[in-house]
This record gives sequence, structure tokens and C-alpha cells, in this order.
Amino acid sequence: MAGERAATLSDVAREAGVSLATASRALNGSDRVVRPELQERVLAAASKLGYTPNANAQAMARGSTETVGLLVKDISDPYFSTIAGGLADEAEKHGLLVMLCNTGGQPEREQKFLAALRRQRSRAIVLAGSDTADVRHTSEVADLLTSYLDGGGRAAAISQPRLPVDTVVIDNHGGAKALAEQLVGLGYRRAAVLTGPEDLLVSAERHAGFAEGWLEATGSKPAYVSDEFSRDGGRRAMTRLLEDGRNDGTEVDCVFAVNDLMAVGALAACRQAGVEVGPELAVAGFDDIATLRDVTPGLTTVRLPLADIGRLALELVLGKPSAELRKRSVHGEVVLRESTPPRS
Amino acid sequence: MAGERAATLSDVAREAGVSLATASRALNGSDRVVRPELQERVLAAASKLGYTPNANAQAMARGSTETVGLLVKDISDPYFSTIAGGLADEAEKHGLLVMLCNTGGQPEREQKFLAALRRQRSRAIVLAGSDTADVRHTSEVADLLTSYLDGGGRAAAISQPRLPVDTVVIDNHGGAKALAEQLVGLGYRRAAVLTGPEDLLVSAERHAGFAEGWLEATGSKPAYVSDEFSRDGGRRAMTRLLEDGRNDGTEVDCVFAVNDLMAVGALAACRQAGVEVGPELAVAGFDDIATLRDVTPGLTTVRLPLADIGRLALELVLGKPSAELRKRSVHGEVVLRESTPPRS
DNA sequence: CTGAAAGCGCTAACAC
DNA sequence: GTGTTAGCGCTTTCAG
Repeated sequence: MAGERAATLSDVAREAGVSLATASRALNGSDRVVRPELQERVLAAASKLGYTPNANAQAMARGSTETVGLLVKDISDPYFSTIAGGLADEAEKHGLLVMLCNTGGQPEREQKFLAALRRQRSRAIVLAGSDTADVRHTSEVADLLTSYLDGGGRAAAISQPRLPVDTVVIDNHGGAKALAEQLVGLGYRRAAVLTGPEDLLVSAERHAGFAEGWLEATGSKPAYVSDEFSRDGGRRAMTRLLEDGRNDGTEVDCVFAVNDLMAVGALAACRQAGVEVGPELAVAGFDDIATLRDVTPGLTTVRLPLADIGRLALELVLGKPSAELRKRSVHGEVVLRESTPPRS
Repeated sequence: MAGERAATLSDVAREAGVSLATASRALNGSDRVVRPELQERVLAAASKLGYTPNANAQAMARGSTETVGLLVKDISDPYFSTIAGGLADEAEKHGLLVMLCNTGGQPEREQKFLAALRRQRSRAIVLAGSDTADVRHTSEVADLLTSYLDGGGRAAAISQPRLPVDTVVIDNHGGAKALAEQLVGLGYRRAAVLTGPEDLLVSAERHAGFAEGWLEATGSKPAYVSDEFSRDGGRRAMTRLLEDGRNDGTEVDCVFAVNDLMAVGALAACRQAGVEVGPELAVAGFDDIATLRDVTPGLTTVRLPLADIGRLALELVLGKPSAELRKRSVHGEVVLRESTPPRS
């Protein structure tokens, strides 16, 4: 069978003894209606020939596709894969295919993907986690998006509203602030924040929110240590924090890692240093990654409805376009667990 | 600007004062060469007009696309997202876009996606984790794949070789067997397996491999409890196992959960039941999910090079086609951690 | 090296 | 209702 030129619509039309147009109408229910008898003949011919419509040809003729693009920094990161899961689910409901673009956080790749998505005439593009303080890159992305939008595309971002598109705004600041307040309420008084790179917005916002809450509640600013926005970054930052504290007597009683991955790294560092998290030192994270809900001690964190965020972003980008930019805010919820027991 | 019909190749050609053919050749380096001067003129015109090639049109004219499809059961599951990450990386190197299809384990969806991918004329399709003992569904998928292949498509699977395509075979049996042997070597004598649904092949294979290893080493077959192939399934199965053991005196000293997620659920169940994993009861998993490497106690497991598996699958499916089906075996490596200390 | 022209497979006016 | 016939935007013979 191999090599057998795939059956086309005209093949089907010929086989059914009808015109091209009729075959087309019968096969895809346009507004026009086809006589049942013919309809059946066409369907029969199509299945006999093993006909499969050519989506590319349809896209050309119709001027629109059935695909949406999703840009993430790293699909193997549970934060993004959970968002992707929600978005993929929603896409399926709309009969859309999603093009997964793994940028690896590299600006060039991001731009390349954006161009590719534009070439594909993707119906819509959702950008997740592409927030940097890198102004140059941000403006290049903004330009690419703008021309994509001008061409009739739709786009949305999941992040902070720095791009000229609809966005699902995650309240990193508020969530971290609420967490700080709760921790102070539990009796903690000396905090440190484990942050990612300075130019990573999520990290910066969570840091700022926590600092603000902490300052308002205690009158003092939390210390902080920066490292990678990853499990190992968290471990290293915590190790450094522990060492420094011992050397200069600036021990803290509570640590906020700006995401769960870093928090888990911090947990590991504590374990290695013989510090018992909970009784001796409180540790909290952010995101509430599902697979991490079983670490011990249970990690206090700020829960984000990640899957919903993905769904929401797609809804937003598929909804009817409006002149002004839309924003949909999503708030986190503080989840207290054993890693931050009430301080006695 | 909006609404402005996107510039086409003919616009560019006209603007540059050359023919359509020349513009095409200049813009995409066909085998033909264009005089540098003209080349430049075309490039200039293209950038002036903000020209973006239409991938759908190219696909039609060329008869081939730049996309590959990836079917996974659940992208938010770290097992799949890690595979997806590796595959996406590799795809990027080849300049390919990946269409992510989240099947949710539903056969109909899987078939729908396969059809969609075929319509899209995807260059290749990689199926991950779609292994059921459901013969009917398997054969329907096989049929769909066959006709896709006949149409010139390429496909590969990650799993067991039950489909008529190249496959990256994961040695679930061998890995589990090796784990069993090591556990016996550590001094364990009474094991139980926490399995997923009977018709899930990965689960069945791991169970069988473990049972075989255990039987050969101890002369007895491990008990087993089935539940969902998930964290909660693991928790429930473990809870039941613990209760039963207390009631009828069949306590075990060692438990093998067929994947890390279930193992983590089992850990939670033990914690709740006041059983100390490690000293009192050994627990092991399978996969070595990255984010789970920090649970306490450290989970003994069988490490699978998940990202490599994704990469490998793409390589396989992109490599030159061969008459006979190719298989690439991937083996797991037992990683001993604190959850299975040597038995004293 | 360049241009003219014939498709690629399908949809959507537009007639009948 | 159904058929005819232009395209959709690009690549690729086939002639020059």
C-alpha cells in the first residue's frame, strides 16, 4: 500500500459521482445542505477511499487554522506542565491542537518560536513564564506579537502585564505578602528570603510582596539570598544562609523560598546541616506543586490553581477580541503545613 | 495596521521587481542559486513588507510539514512531561514544531488526535504511554497508524512493542527484577507490590519483573494490591495492605510501588499509620522522578533516563526508515536510598 | 540564472 | 440543492 498517493477530495467526488463542491459540503457540513442520498454516497466513497482531509489545504482555503501555540520555559518543570495540562484540556474541548514550544528561557528561541507560530498561522498564542526584566528582549517580543496580532492572530500571556496582550495576571505580590503576614501571626520574627535571579520577575515580585508584608507586620525587612530559580539553587542559597547565620549571629527563624522547587532544595540543605525544619526553622514555598505535597515535613506554601490558569489563558485568548487589553487576576491561597508550626 | 492583509510572496516579488519564482528561491535557498544582487533586493523587499512565509501554503506546495505530533496520557504527570521535555529539545534542534496531544488515557481521544495529526500531515508521530491490554483499542490504533504510515508518515512508540512502529522499549521487567534482587540482597524477605490497574502494561510488566526476581531469589511470590496508578492509588493500596497485614498476620517487610507517584502515596499512608518507612518497612518506587528525589526518607527506585527517552524516540522516528521495525532498548538503574536500608 | 505556468487540496462565491 | 470556477500562497518543473 505504501506510497499510494493519499486520496483527495476530488477522488472522493469522482468516486461518488458528484462535484467537488458537493463532496466538500457533504464532508464538512457547511451552511449549505446536501441531499441525504448524495451525502451518504459521498461518505461511503470517502471511507472506501480512506480519505482524510488535508488540514493545510483547508487552512489555506479557509484562511484559518486549528492550532494554538503555547510557549513555556521548560515543560518538564511541574509549574509549566500543570499549566500546559489545563490548557491542553481546554484546547481539546475546542477541537484545537496545541503547538508546544519549549524556550529553555533563551530569548532567541522564544523569538524563533514566535516567528514559527506566525508562519503556521496559529490561531492564537499563549506565552507562559517569559517574564524578564530584560527590556530589550521584552520589546522585541512585543514587536513580534504586535505584528502577529496585526495579522489577525490572538495572543495572551500568563504573568505580569508587560506585553501588549490580554493577560492572566498572577498575584505573586499579594500571595507572598499574605504568606508573610501569616508567618508573623504564627510567631516568627526573623525572616530570610531565598530568591531566584534578580531579573526574573516572578521571583522579584514574590520577594517584594513578602518583604512588604513582613515589613508592615514587624517593622523590619527580611534578609535574602539569591541563587538559581531551581531545586539546587534553593539548596545552595539555604546552605549559604545557614553558614552566614552561624558566623555572624544573624540566624533567622523562618525562610521563604520563592518557589516550591527552591523550598525543597532548602529542605534538603537543612537536613544535611542537621537543622530540623519545623521546630528549629520554618520554611515556606510558593506554587503548591502537586507532586511536592508529600514532602516531609509538609511544606507551607501559596497554592496557585495552575491548571485553571492554563485553561483561563486559553479562554481569554479565544474569547472575542476587545479593543482594550483584558486582565484576569488569579490569586494564591496560603496553605499552612508542618514546615511552619506555630512558634511557641 | 490591523486587518492589513499579510504580505504574500507575490507582493514581495512585485516590490523587488522579480518573478515569483525568483523571490521564492531567494527567500528559501532552494537548489537553484540567485544572483546576489537580486537576492538582496528580494530580502529587502521582504523585510520592508514584513513578509512571513505561510507555512500552510509551503506545506501544500512541498507536500511536507515541519511538525511532529506527541501523544501523552497526561502532560502534567512528571513522567510524561520529562519525556516531552527531552523530545521538545530534540525537535527544536531539527527545526520542528511539536503538537502536544493530551489523551487523558481516553481511547477515543487518542484516536481523534491520531486522525487530527494525520490531517495535519505531521511529519511524524510519537506515542508515549498508550499501552493497554485493551486489544480492541490497540488494534484500532494500529490501523490508524498503518494508514498514516502508508501515507508516508513516520511513527514511533515509547513502551512495549505492541504497535507496528519503531519503538523505544523500556525494560520495565528487567528494572523491577533487578530491584527485587537488590532488596533481597539487603535482607528483605516478605514483599508486597502496589500495582496499578491490571490492564495497564507498564504496571503489569513491573509487577511481573519484580515477582520473577523475588521468586527466583526467595522461592516465594510477593503479595500485591491494586489501585489507581497514581499518588492516591498508592496511598489507598498501602493503607489496605497495612490493615490486612494486621488482621491476618501477613505483615511484609518491603513494599514495591510500581511507580514513584504511588510510592509517595504509600509513604504518606505509612506516615499516617505511624509506620516508619526505612527501619520498620522498606518502600521502593520506579522512575526516579526528579522532583521526588527530595522526599524523606529518600526513595529507593529504578531510575529511567526519561528525557533521553524522549530524545531517542524523536531520533528514531526521524531516522531513515527501514523495512523492519526498529527497537531501542532503555534500561533502568536501581538507585538505593534510605527508604530501603540494609536489614539488620 | 530567471521567468511563466502548472499545480498542491480545498473552500466559497457565483451561477444554474 | 448542485455544479463551475476562481482563488488561497507557495514550490517546482519546464522553457528561455
